[in-house]
Amino acid sequence: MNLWKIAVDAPLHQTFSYIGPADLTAGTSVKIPFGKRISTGVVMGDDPKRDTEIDYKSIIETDVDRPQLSPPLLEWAEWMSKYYHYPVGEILSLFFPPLKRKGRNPPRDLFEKLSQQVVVLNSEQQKISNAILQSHDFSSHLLWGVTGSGKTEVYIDLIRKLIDQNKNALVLVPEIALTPQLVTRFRKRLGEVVAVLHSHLTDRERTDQWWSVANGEKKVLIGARSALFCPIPNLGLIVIDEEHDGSYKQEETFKYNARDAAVMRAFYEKIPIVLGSATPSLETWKNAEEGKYQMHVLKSRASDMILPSVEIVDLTEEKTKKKEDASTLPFWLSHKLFEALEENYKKGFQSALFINRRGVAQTVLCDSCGYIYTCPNCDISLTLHGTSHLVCHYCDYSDSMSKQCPDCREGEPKPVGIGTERVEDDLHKLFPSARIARVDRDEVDSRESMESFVGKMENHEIDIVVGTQMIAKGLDFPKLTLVGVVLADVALSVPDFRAAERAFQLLTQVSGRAGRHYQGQVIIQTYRQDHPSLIFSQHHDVRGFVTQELIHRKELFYPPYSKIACVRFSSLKQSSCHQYALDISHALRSYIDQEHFEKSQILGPTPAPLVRIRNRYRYHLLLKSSSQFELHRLLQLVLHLSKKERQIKVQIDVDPYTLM
DNA sequence: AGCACGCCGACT
DNA sequence: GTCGGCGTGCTC
Repeated sequence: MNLWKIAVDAPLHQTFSYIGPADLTAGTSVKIPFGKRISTGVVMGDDPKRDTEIDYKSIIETDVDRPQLSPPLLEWAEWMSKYYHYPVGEILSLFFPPLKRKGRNPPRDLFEKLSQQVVVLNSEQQKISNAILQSHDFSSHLLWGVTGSGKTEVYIDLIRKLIDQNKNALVLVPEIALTPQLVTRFRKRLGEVVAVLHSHLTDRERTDQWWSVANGEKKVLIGARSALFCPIPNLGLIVIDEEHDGSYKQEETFKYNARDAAVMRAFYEKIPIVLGSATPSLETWKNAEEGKYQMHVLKSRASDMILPSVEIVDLTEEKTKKKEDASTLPFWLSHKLFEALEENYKKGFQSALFINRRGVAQTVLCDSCGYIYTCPNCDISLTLHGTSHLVCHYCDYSDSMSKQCPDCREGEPKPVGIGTERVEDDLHKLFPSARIARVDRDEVDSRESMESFVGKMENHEIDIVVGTQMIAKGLDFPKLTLVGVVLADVALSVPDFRAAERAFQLLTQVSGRAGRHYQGQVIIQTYRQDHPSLIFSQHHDVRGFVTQELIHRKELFYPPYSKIACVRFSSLKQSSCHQYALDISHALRSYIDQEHFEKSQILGPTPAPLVRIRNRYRYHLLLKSSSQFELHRLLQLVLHLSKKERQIKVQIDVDPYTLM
């Protein structure tokens, strides 16, 4: 009998040791008595030192419903636990399906049979595919290619070669991109070896899909971020499509970034990983520049692709024009966009209007010159609180709004607020006979309603669609020839250091939507027609944007030039929450002094942009550091100090994607 | 997280 | 008199 370290499925930052048979191995799941109940856990290894104080209990049995985890997966889980400061037992529980293994009847296939298709790669694609499979060890690759350049063809070619070597592959895509169309495309090319995991499956379906991969029956797993935890035997390749996408970051409970965690999984599994994007994230770009990732560029588009024309409409100018001709158009609609909509509708084509109205935070914008109040310390826009109080959500700098614009001294600063519903209503009045659809979280909540929308678009039962980012992705309809961005300023002015990056990615995605049959047109309305995110996206200039934005980030000591972590406090009582956050910040600051941590800084605490959510008050503390070591020591201290605090919830968010 | 223990308020 | 509120503490 030996003593074994067990990662118990409980939110505890430690392992517990149990007596068990000597022939156990690390990676086996076991049933164990834990307190007054029976829990499951994973054997992490043997425990060489016996503590006489502890009255060890014995392992009950091995859990036959869970397959053995390989050593690389265990090492990876431990890495995630340390890096994200999250209990390893809870992380390991994500590696297994929600239900017990089903009986002997084979899982019902989710798909209909398809005949296989073969596509020949062009030489550029072929070269990249070969280069990626050169190494038989860990290697990471950025596949940078514009829309229509055939990134998916490269993925599929890689996967086929792997299947020939009897290896399996994992493909992660953003949840919203995981459409039946995408899955069909993979299945048409790879056959009946594809399994799928996403959030709209039932527990039964999820368990079936999971097992079909875990037991080697299916060779390719396509999934949203949580599919990353599936223990795939003989894993030979990981693909992260649209690697820049923010939805890879889980914002609840275990706050991991699936893209980053995937790179580490590939590292421990000793396999190649491919990050694909038309607009790579700054983190990935920098890694490629520094040689940590190999960069592969797909330059050529398929020959029948026609790029749309991208026009930027200056709303400041438009406002003057409207006054002069006493226009009756709604305030958010320019002549240019109206005329384009009208013409497109008359010609029998489809149009889409895009409004980025993410978050509730409002920005104050001068109605004459477009001036926006910004924070002098943080270079982000100030957010309106109440009627005239303006606050920076990073450093708590505040200002008050005046009746008169401090810049042009003519206009009046006004809160920006335009939503999809208002636009839809106005469009009904302007085009009474047109068939108008609205696609946003309120209107389209399930996979089925999204599919029904897609169906209606394909059958041309919709003339104009109004939507949020949900429509920015995968709007691939041949008769959709006009895309209008109602107010780009909303995306540009989100009080977040990634606002410019996100806006650029979004606008480039919209502008890069090339048609195959008809010339498309993109019209972007804005008060900030000279904003770099707009100009660079108009010219499809990724390199230009990234280069200047990296300089900016460096100056402000933001990622990828610093490591950041956010400590989030929440409590039912506002004063105690604030006080506790202050106490922790003081403790951290004195620790920094005491240990001579010169590479780290503490910002805040500041009230969260939405201070109260579901009756809980929230405060944030931002940690910035150029040293991974220092940052993690500080986070350990936070965890240690808040260990027995139960009134106030303390959560650590390493590499936060948004600071809201 | 669970699940116990433990000490105070209104009820079969 | 008890049933149950959730504060506090522990889990090899």
